[in-house]
Amino acid sequence: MASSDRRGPYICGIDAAMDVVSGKWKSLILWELANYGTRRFGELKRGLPGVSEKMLIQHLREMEQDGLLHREVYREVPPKVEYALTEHGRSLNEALGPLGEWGQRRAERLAAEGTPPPA
Amino acid sequence: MASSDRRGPYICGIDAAMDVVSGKWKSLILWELANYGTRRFGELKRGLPGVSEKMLIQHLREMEQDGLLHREVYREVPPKVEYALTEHGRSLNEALGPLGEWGQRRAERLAAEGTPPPA
DNA sequence: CAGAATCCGCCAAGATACTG
DNA sequence: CAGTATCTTGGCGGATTCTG
Repeated sequence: MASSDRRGPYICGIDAAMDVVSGKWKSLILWELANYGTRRFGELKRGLPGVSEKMLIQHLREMEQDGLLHREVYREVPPKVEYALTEHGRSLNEALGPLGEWGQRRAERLAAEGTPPPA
Repeated sequence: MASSDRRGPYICGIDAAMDVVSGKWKSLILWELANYGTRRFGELKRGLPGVSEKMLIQHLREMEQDGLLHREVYREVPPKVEYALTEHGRSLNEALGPLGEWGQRRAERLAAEGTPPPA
């Protein structure tokens, strides 16, 4: 278990939701699955440049336990596992929509105001 | 500087926003200021049970730098500082609305399904 | 291909004490 | 009252190696 052992008493709805999306790659996983519908482990890894296999599987497991995504295992010779959002995952992604737009505007604002990424 | 030195290249809008709200108490500070309009340091501290002064001031400073809130200092005999959301802060709070509702439903669901907070 | 297991660095966050 | 300064630590996340 990593950060998933909170499920604590929540002050308000926000941190109940944050408890589920906090984690460096979770929102990106959500975004990836929402766009592509279904993705394999390797596809996700390639789609998230810089993620380690450990963090990817860890986040995937936590999100599965949280009922956000479904994990389908195909018992074939080359192992194959597919991940897809559940209804809960899709609803979370929709709830994240306005926040994404806000962040988008913010990013554009930062770029315009002369705070370009140093590298 | 703590977590504020990212402002990196963002993959999508979500993590641009997450970069600003991530931090154990930020969403709660936002919620507190949105509800009360204006709050003093001590009021915020009392409103956020368990927060340390260090983390509170640290988060407040970062949110101020991010243009989310305004800090008004009154040079009086007992020092007095008031915090209030800026237009950006309010818009962020609005963008957080749907996520808050989602988390609210999730919390109710958890409570109903028999995952009551242990403590 | 899709993980599991292990070791480790680093930084967010906690605790404590001091100050204008 | 509203911070600041310093020390410490828990655990998130990275890198590497091994397996079904």
